Amino acid sequence: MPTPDRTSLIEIVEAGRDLIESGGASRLTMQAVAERVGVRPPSLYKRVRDRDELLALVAQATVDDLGRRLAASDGSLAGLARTYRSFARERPEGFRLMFTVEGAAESLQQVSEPVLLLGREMAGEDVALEAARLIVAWATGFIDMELAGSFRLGGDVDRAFEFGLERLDLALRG
Amino acid sequence: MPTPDRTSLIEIVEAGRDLIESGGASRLTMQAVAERVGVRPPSLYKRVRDRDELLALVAQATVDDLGRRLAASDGSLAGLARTYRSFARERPEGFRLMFTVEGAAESLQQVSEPVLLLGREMAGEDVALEAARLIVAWATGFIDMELAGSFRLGGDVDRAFEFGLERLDLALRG
DNA sequence: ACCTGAACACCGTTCAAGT
DNA sequence: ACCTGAACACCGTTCAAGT
Repeated sequence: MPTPDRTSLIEIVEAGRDLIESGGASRLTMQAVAERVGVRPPSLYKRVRDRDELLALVAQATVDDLGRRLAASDGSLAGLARTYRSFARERPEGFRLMFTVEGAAESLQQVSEPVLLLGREMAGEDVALEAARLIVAWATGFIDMELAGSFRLGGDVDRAFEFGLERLDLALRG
Repeated sequence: MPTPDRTSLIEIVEAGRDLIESGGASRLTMQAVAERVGVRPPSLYKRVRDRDELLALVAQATVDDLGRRLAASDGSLAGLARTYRSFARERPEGFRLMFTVEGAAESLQQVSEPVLLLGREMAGEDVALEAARLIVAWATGFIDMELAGSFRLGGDVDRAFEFGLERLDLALRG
């Protein structure tokens, strides 16, 4: 005698995404997720193996979102970097999770294509990959530090971002 | 009737540092720390307010270590960056904690001085801060991604690091 | 086939009682 | 003044029993 489904994997992942943005990954408890989707905690284990897998799914969904955004940008250095930064500001906790969760690294690959294209265009075939890594490392580090509140010496953080864009443009076309 | 101290804050923080390196911050439980220092969990609360404070102290100790290392380097772009990277490889979990833990951001300030000096030397007074932020953002992002296993497109990661150093040198002296 | 209550192990934290 | 056992709240997870 089957029971009608009272929730779905999509709904569970969406609840997880909301929860982490409300105060970090520690807010994502199986109990809180269950309550949000209207089910008891044990029922979640019909859809996800455990909490770690749910965190990975949340990270994956965030990567997918980011990939769509980047693909829709104009593909320029400034365009990609600003898109990346504004995405991180929208979902700061999701952004962090992408680099934290075990197993999210693979899926980040799908995001790297537009940056790799840009690296080739700017610095040439030979060092396309190295150029892409310079760009991504800078942008990721900048945003991570910005979100963590690590820029403490005053100054204009937006100006520092634009400065980075200008100089990287110089450095890669050199 | 006083009881002789059976542990100390220093010993507790050191135990915490060991524990996180053995498998991430989740390994740092009050029970595991207590066991390591030879005391029962409730006793820890005589020295630290709660687990979060202990995590902050562990991050702080890591920042102090890093500050000493950077101060002992030659102060060049390559010297600072390589010191930073090798420190992160020695204590990957401590490195991550520096940017994760609430309240570790303030203490990172003490580390920024040598980079700020370098930024001024390379790019001039006017943009010293912006230059320092470009350097730190790149190095931090690169190392973070390296530790997280985010470089998945093959290629030589060491080569990408050296490429970044060369091009940043170009970009900042430009 | 999904859902639930009950149960278990584990963790952070408090507190009264010991020395 | 520090230490402890006992206790509580909370969490992840399992499982037998329900529909």
